[in-house]
Amino acid sequence: MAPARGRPREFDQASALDGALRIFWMRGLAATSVDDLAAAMGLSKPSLYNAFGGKAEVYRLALVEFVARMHRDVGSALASSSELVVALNAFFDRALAVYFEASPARGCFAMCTAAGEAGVNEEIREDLFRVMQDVDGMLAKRFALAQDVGQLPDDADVVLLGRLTQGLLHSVALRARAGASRASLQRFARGAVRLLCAGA
Amino acid sequence: MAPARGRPREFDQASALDGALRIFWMRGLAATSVDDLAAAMGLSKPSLYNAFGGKAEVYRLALVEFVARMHRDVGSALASSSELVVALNAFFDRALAVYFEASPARGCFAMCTAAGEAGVNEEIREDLFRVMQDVDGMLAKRFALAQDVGQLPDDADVVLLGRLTQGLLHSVALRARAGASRASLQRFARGAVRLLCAGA
DNA sequence: ATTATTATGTACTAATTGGTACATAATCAA
DNA sequence: TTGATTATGTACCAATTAGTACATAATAAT
Repeated sequence: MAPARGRPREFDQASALDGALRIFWMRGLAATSVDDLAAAMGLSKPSLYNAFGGKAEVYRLALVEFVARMHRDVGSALASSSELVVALNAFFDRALAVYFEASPARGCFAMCTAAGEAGVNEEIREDLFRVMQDVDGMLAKRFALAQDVGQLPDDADVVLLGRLTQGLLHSVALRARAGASRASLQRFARGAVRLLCAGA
Repeated sequence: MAPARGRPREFDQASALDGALRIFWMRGLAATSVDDLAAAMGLSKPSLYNAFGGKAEVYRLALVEFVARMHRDVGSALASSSELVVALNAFFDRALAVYFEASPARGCFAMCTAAGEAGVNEEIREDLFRVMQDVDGMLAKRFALAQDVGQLPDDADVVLLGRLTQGLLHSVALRARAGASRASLQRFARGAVRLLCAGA
């Protein structure tokens, strides 16, 4: 590692980012002041600027953190069963658990807060685009695997199925933040997964 | 009508709301200052407060305006053909035209900006929820119509199909704002519609 | 020990923010 | 004409905002 020159940092990077994620997830980037952000991260404003550069930079790091966490969680759910339907149901169960972690439900951090910022912040727009590509790829791979094992017709369009599945995830994320009940969204996901796995 | 007491308003309500919608669509509620909003609406700040109450109230009115406009547009697209596939394709074509109206593409005003605000503004959250219910209903009705005409199996779940179709719309809206190309989203929609109309 | 380097805390600033007081203007009702 | 009512524009305010200067503290290298 780096030998750590100068005075060492007194705050914990991980928990600071976690605090940033928490406040940004609720309020979004624009509605969060630097003062509130620093407080939520447990550090002073000068430390924030020194260590991260500014509010927008912290936001993007929080997004990276969220995506990494999500990728780990739902990725392992996708691999939790060789049966496509079971794996997809686990995938959505895991996502729902995250979306309903707090009250009121916050939905998906990326889709519900970054989409708004994407209107004025090009970097966040590109971040968001890459996240979607990543998820599309992950899901297409899972569908391709199912196809290899004969759980899907050979002429099924696994890329399209992947995109549609992420579409379902987008919808669940938005509906959760809009106040839909967790039960109704689980039913929605279950029904949709059934259709996706049946449809060629 | 009301006989119009007192000094008449000098601004046009419709064009003022249109200006508000334009700036909110790009920047969202939190990132738009009252000064910028008033300028975009073509009226002074005191007039804004007098006529509308405040920034959040204007935002909610802009949302109502957007939804009404959208409902008219995509609603007529849904009724444009007795053939389900054709009607749904027209539905998404119309939505895409709106999402890509400006550059960079703004996606759906409701989904891309109101979802973020829904984290802190309960009224907007409820507005958003009602919008989704409305669209779910509109689409379920269209699927039920197709079912009546024998274009869908009798045991097809038209409510689920409606929700899934709105889910597809959510995804297209978010992806447009994230920078996906219009062509790729049209292909996505076409492929998904094909699956939706085939799947029982 | 001294120095270079990096982090922290206090305290500040200049700019922007949301919101309003007040004088004035334009209409309707009498 | 007079008065009630509603809209407008100027100008302002108090509070919040983003961002930083500066003194100090804690480490590593010398």
